[in-house]
Amino acid sequence: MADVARMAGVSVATVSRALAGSPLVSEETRARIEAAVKATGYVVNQVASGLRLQRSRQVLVLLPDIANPFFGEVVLGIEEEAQRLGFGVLIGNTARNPDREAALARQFQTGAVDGLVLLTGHKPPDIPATRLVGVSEHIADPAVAMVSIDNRAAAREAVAYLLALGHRKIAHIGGPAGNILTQQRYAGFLDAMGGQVDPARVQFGDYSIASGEAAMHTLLNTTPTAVFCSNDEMAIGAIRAARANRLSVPGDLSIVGFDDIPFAGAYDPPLTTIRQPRREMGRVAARLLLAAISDEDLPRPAVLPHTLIMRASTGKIKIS
Amino acid sequence: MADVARMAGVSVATVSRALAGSPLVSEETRARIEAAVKATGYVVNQVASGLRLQRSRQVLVLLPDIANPFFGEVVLGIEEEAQRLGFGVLIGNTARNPDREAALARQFQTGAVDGLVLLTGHKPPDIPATRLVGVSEHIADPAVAMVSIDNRAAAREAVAYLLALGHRKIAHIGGPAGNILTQQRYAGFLDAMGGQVDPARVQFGDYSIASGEAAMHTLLNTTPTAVFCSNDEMAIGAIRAARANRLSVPGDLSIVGFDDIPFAGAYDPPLTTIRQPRREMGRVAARLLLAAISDEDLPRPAVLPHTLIMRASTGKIKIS
DNA sequence: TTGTACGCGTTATCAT
DNA sequence: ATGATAACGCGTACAA
Repeated sequence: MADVARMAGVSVATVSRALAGSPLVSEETRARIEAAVKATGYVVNQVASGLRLQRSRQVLVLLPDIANPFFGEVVLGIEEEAQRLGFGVLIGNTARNPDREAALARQFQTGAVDGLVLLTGHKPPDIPATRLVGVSEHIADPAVAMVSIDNRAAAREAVAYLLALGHRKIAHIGGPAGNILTQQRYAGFLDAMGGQVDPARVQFGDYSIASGEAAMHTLLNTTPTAVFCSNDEMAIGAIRAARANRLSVPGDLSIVGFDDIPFAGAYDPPLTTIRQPRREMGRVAARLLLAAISDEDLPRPAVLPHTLIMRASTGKIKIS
Repeated sequence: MADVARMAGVSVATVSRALAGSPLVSEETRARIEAAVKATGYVVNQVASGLRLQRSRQVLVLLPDIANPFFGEVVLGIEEEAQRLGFGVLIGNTARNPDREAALARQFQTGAVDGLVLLTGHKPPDIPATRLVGVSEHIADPAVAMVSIDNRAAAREAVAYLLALGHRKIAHIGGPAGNILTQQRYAGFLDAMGGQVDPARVQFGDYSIASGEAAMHTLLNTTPTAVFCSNDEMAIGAIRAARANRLSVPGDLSIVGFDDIPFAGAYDPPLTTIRQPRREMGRVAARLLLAAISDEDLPRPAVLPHTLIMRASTGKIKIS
């Protein structure tokens, strides 16, 4: 900046003002400064600026698993809205590793970013809740603003659809037992079934294809005619297991997933599933967080609408 | 830091030294300082430290599309190695948008990160090549270190496999025409075919499932018995198009993909494809970049081995 | 409208 | 072994 100031024949203070768009700079001076900036290829040092201003105009999105196709669209929504409001978006992958989570949280504590979007379902310790917003998976601390769908109602709706198709022997594959999403979706399943569930018809996986496959192999002993899965990957695993046992989907077995990940519609058969408005969830999260960073108080319309997407992995029960 | 110094009864200089692990601090003083750190919950401000040291011990990974399942494992490899060497990893999604790319590149120019890993195939302007490493898709500037497989040889191998299965009417679905990966894989296809290719048997998509589907619908007019696709998504699209035309895969048509993304093995039929050693590519890239940042000169073992994964989307040609 | 000078939180140099 | 202080690059209060 000193170079630019020298070249334009002004002080660094004036350069700083010109670059910040202050009205306190004459048009002529501004033009000279801009020419000097172009000539030197100077760009403002955000680190120094951040140190001085105590804010970076950056937000950090914490992902538990960057390979999970659910998150991509959410991040796009966050970026859309952040860019509109003049903020940059960085992404950090915690890989569910506490050390990495701590290292990324430090980016906040240290002023490198102004706020955190949590897609991890987990609040890093020692961070003020006012600079946080959680998306999709609820954060234990109720002070953290949340953006999500009503997972319980969505699960209820998915299972009600299976009931409407005539299914009664409906099984469930949930995620890891401690997981809050697992609990909410399982609760919705129980709601729809009116509590009439054979415990043997409920299995829990870890949201992976392989775990869905394993769970389905076990469930097959209970001869279900339909299965509600807590995500699309496990639904795909369930279909693979059914096929391996010479059952056709949806002929012999109907399968419902959850999330409507990009591959859900392209699978064979295309998956019936619950769609979350992922992009909009990202947008709302960004709006909430940036408002909080600017110390505005905003209403919190945290619950967004889901949609049941009826595709070809479900069908009416066979008359037997 | 001033608080800690006061509480420990020392100067900030000593606190800084103690926290940096300098041997110039007595055990007793160090203990007092550590107690004060714990009591105050103090954490070092990386922004200020970065400003002073002119380095941040962070690298930034630039992704063209965060939703692309290819990148997840590469990022994990980068993180593994970076963490081992005491560096943090941030991720930026350019969404192929020049503005976003520029905003993220500024993170480098401004000292917020010490180096960039490019998965975009594109070098942001005004960045010294010595702090860059490209992965997978070649960067036009030859000064940028690269980590990739031999795409041409891999394509040649995939098509040779189809030839070995007896196929002769082999079509190709490539990516966007300008794309370097597209060109390399197409060249490998031509190599294997000995230049004997009906131009009507070559179509180009945009690496999406939908574009693969559209390309396949066109190719069907040329009655191919096998198709080599430039990525797995387009291969899945090709299978969908074949199915829509009552062709069985691999019965009537063999399909080969490229990349071995996580869903390739779970699709029905499981995809024959070329596997890139994605995690290892990430590790090597991190090693290269961090060596360059530390001004070490390292050999550049840029070309990593690929593997042809033979699954069920390919079969011997039917005797007709 | 512009310049001077201080402070943001560190770390390194120099002195003790 | 420790302390005082300058400097990293910027933004702003205050003076001019």
